[in-house]
Amino acid sequence: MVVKERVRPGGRSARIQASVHAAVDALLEQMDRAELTIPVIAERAGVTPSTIYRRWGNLGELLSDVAVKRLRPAAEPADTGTAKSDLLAWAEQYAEEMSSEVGRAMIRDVMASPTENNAERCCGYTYEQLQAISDRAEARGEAGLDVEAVLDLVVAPIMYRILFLAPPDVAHCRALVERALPGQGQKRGG
Amino acid sequence: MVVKERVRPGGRSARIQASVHAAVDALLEQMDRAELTIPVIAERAGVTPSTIYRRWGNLGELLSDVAVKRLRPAAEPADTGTAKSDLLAWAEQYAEEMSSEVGRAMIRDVMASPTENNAERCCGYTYEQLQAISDRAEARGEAGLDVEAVLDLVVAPIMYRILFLAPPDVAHCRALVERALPGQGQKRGG
DNA sequence: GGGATTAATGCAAATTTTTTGCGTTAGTGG
DNA sequence: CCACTAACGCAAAAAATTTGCATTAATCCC
Repeated sequence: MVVKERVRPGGRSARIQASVHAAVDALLEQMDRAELTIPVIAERAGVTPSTIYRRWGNLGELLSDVAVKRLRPAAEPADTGTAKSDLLAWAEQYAEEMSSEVGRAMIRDVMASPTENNAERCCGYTYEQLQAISDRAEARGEAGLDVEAVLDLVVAPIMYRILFLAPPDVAHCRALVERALPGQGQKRGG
Repeated sequence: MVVKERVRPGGRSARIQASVHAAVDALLEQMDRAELTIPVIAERAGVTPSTIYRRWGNLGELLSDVAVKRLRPAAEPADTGTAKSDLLAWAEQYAEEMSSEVGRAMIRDVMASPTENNAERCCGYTYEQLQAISDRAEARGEAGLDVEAVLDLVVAPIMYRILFLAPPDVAHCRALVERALPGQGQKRGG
């Protein structure tokens, strides 16, 4: 079931993995995920179902893999001038992306697999993004971020509310950031 | 798929639902959840598989229902004297229960169903527990809790770390509570 | 490079799960 | 007590999953 660091990751395996992932991506835009099955994916990918069963085990593991791949951030966090405004911009975008139906579905998929550590990888991406904001702040001469604290104070509440309560609005994101970085970098470092 | 508030909730339906739930509870202690299937549950419950398929749709929905039922707190939060120590005791127990393998599995199950709002219900239980601590505090003459703030500052970080990072230890729970209720009710209200 | 080795795939049969049509049972309302 | 109908049981059909074996193609070693 371990897809990464396979024993024989050469050409064919990688090609099939890419083909299957692409098939899932394409099919998720055409049909409801309730009617997405492994035979359907296999046909679209030009692969035998048994190949998918042997490599991923079941649909959940496959969707988990696809989701964690899609959750990887494409770019660095936007540079808005200060650590606080960077964090605010990042948090707002993060909340919006994760609140969407596809976002929630991806989170569910990532967490669905008990064996894989996809959830940890997903959090790792977040950690890297926050670290990037912190590093950039220090390069400017600002104070860096306590990334662990930001996880607790900003990221965790956003995720919790999306999953268990209701998607946080922009005002709430702002309040979370304000609590994490009280009175810091207000328009111009006071 | 809507199990609650059915059109005809009388004797038989309730009996079958209880039987199926009991079967799932019993089987989860005997076998790994990977080998738990609807036909197995049906046989144990003395019911036809098609009945389960028609009422719950699939295994995920059924497990979600069972999990949210098991996640309902059995008792009031312990009364330890002050709101802060109550909250700390509650948070430690919550973290420990949810960190366990069965706890994590239940959370996954609850979140797995896209249609049901089991996750919201689960959070509702937490809200009630926190509200009970708050009410008791006010009855004592203490200040009550800002439950929303506690959700953000204590519950959300615990859940986030369990799901995406690593289970929080007792010290971290204490730090979260300290951040939520700074310098309040320290052994004797200063 | 070239051949031996073997992980990974394709194929098809066997198994298991899921769906579906229809008769029966048992709550529900009059 | 009777009519009505939601929910169930049963069995056949359809679909998905597993599994054994032959084939393909990376990887390793020379």
